[in-house]
Amino acid sequence: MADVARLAGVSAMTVSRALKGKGAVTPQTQERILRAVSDLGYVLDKSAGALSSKKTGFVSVLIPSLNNSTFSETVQGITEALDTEAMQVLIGTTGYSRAREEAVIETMLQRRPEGIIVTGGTHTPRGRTMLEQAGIPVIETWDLPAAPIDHVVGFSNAATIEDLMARLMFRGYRRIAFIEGEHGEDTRGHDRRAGYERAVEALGLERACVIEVGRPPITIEQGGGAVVRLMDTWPEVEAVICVSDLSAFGAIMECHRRGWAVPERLAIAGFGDFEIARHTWPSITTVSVGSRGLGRQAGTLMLEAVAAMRGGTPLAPRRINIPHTVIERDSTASLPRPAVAGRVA
Amino acid sequence: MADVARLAGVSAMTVSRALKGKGAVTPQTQERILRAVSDLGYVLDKSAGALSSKKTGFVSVLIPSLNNSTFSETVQGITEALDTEAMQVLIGTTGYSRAREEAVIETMLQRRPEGIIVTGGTHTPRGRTMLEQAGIPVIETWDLPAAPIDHVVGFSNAATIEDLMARLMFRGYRRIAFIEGEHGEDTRGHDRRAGYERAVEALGLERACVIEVGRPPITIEQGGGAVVRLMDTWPEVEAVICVSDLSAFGAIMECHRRGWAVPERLAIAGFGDFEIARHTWPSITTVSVGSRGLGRQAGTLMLEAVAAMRGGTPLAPRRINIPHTVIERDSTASLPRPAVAGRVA
DNA sequence: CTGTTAGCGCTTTCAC
DNA sequence: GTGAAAGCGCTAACAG
Repeated sequence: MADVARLAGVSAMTVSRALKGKGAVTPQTQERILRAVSDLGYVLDKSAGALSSKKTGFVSVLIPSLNNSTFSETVQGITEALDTEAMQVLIGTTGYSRAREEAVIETMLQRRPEGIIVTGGTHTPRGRTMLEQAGIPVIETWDLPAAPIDHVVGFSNAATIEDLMARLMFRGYRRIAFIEGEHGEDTRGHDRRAGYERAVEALGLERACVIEVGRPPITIEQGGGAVVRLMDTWPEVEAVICVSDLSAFGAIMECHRRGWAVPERLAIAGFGDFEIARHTWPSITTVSVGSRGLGRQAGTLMLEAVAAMRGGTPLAPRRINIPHTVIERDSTASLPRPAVAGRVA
Repeated sequence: MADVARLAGVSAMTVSRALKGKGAVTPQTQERILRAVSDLGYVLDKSAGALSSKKTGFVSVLIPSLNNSTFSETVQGITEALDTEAMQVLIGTTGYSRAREEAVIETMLQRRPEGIIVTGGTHTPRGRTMLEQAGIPVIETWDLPAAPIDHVVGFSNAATIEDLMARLMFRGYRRIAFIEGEHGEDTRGHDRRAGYERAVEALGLERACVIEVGRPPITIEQGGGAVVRLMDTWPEVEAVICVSDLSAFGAIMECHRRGWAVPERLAIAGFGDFEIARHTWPSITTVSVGSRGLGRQAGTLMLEAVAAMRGGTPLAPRRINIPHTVIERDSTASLPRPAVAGRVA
């Protein structure tokens, strides 16, 4: 920067001001400086600037995985919101593991983000402490924790499945199963299952039929395997809810392969409203939480919180409840059919 | 850090050394310092460290989009490789636009990454210049540019489609179409089309039938729409290659909906070997470039290049050609069938 | 509108 | 093994 200043015949400070835009510099000086910059191929060092101004200009976002279109849609929503203020997003992935999350939180904090957005409301004690003491706005998403760290932009995973169950009942299904992953680490999956079990009870259904596959993320393939096990174990089942659209998709493809008509022989629903769900044949009934919009809201809130923080007054904790929508599609259509007993092959 | 030093009764320098591990400090001192650190809830500021050591400890990765499982797999591969040296990855998305790419390159460079990995080998002139003059290792991936900036870890998009065409011919298909996006900005899509056209000529096929949909990224839905247009325009077509597995998937689902048997009425192939391709019914023939492995190789190379750079000697430009594999699945199975003319509905 | 001075939090370098 | 001094590249704060 000193070089640029020399070439333009001004002080470094003026160069700094010119580069920030804001028009705090004479147009001619500005122009002279910009020419010097491009002649020298100079690129501003923002991290040095951050050190002195204490504004790093970025926010960290922690998600379980990149290979899951819902989370990347949330990230995209966040990015869209933050782009408007030239705030950058630093993505970290936790692989659905709380321990990994703790490690990633630490690494992130070492780079001094101005805010941090995490997925879910359950963390290791140390992870939670680090977040609390970081002195920056924290947003927990994709969940509605009872005791949030700071802000929340989320929804109740249990409630989404309860509503989905109610719709399935309404469509005439009574024997409804649930396919999920181990829920040691994945609280969101666990909550969905809790919602399922509550619904079974509340709606007076016969019994809860749960097929557990491996550790999250549950793959397409596991969805296919699970549906086979399901039909083996409880052949009388009429419908099944999968923890995510991906596993629902796998289940449907496996049904095609085996000649089990969907939804006639087995109705299948998913979760998340992935792009794929809309286009699969038959199209997949699912629950939408508007991942992208959720991200955008989180991003907007973060912008506000960061601005407040820079102004010296932290924003009071906010709790934004994102509404969910059950999207009924062909995979759970209620069809004219014989009595339940007759349908069991 | 000064606080920690005071509490532990040492100098800041010793704290710095203790925190770096390397055992350059007496075990007792080390322990005292670590306790002070945790008592104070102190978190090291790496960006300050970076300023003074000139090692920022991260690498930028530019990809067209997060919502595309192949690119995120590449990112995952890169991350896996870099994790071994505690190097972080900063992801930037360019939205398949060269202008966006230029902007993202600039923002990234302002944070002083120690290396940068970009997708594709075509950039704006200014973008290219910035990359050349950044003084850090650059890796171009997913392509095999004739005049690379620095290192390359890629493959020929044209060659992949040529090989796929050859396999389709071998399976008995002669009237083969191609579904792609506008290729104003997306050179990789363009190269694949070029490969298609070369193959049409080389294999002595009747004519090139190309359906163009909108701007990349091509969605599942567009794949469905395109296949309908295709059948309208050239009903005699026997097989079609889609620019990506996603559009191939959309095409297949649309065929199911319309009762067009795949592959009997129309064989369909994709590109990229997405997870979905393996599990769709019928499973989708595709070309694999091992996105994850490609990422891992790029990451490993970057590690080497960064180490060389830190050592003062830039690594001589390397060119790694990733082999591709045509994976033949059910969507292009060669089936006993009547003569070509008879198959056209 | 522009310049000067000081210092952000750490690590390099050189002594001890 | 540990410490002191200097400085990384920039911007805040104040002065002019």
